[in-house]
Amino acid sequence: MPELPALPRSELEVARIVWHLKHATVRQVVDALPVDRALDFFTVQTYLRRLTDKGYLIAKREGRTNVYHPKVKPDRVVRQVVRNFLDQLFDGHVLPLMQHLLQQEKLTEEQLDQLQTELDALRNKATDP
Amino acid sequence: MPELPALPRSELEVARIVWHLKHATVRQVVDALPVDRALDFFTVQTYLRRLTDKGYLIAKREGRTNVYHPKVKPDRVVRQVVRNFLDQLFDGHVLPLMQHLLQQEKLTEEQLDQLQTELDALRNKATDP
DNA sequence: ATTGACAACGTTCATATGAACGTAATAATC
DNA sequence: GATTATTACGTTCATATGAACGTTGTCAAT
Repeated sequence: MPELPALPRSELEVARIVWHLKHATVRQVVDALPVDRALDFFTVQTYLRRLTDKGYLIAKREGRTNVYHPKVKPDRVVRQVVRNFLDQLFDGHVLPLMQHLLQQEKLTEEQLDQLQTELDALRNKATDP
Repeated sequence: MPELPALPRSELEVARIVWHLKHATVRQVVDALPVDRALDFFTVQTYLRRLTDKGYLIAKREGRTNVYHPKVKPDRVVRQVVRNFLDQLFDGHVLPLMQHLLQQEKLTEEQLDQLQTELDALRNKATDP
């Protein structure tokens, strides 16, 4: 797994849209941007090109247009970004982040239930393998 | 609460050391850096100055030396950084991040127990106020 | 065949960030 | 008192990033 280059905010933003659409053209990404975050066609084009150069996407030509596809699995990228974040702010320790999230971000009852369910699943898997 | 300026990686790194030491001089920060992450005295000095300019720290002169103190509560900064991160990668949704952490980052039995405890506490608080 | 629209690719440009230096002031040592 | 060490403060400098343009090529409609 060759270390992937850094993925700055704006590029990540665009990459996530491609992931969400499975694959996309420049225009499709532009159209999928939130209204409060309009970006120029050229700008999106630039970010897609950079993502391609960095190895995150591949461009498949269809007629006169490039269609950008994920090259590395989104999940892997997400994992790496989360890892970086953990290192930056919590010395890589997961628990403090979880605790912070539990305390600071107010979860609804349903969300807490949801968490409980997943926690149960994990703990069962841990005790009887 | 006046919006605080962005806090880039390196500055955050230095800020965290100051927080950890409660307050610190340039030299103390330099000495507190991890061995695998040595920074020049001048560099640390620059970051501390920038942090001060941005309003994160205040410099109190003691003799010939500046002692840098936190100006905004670390907790508040952490909260904002986490929020930003959530927005960038999970559209601001906490649950998906929690789920990701549960799945991808392997927690020990003890850590799971710890989480369970805190989750219980929260749910009790939610049901009987 | 000509015109017009859209897109690819290479380029540009300002600001932010990582990293460090030079000089002047101040303190400590000889 | 002269010299050396240490620091603050202003400056610098390269690269990264956010954002966009110009030119050229390609397709589609006249």
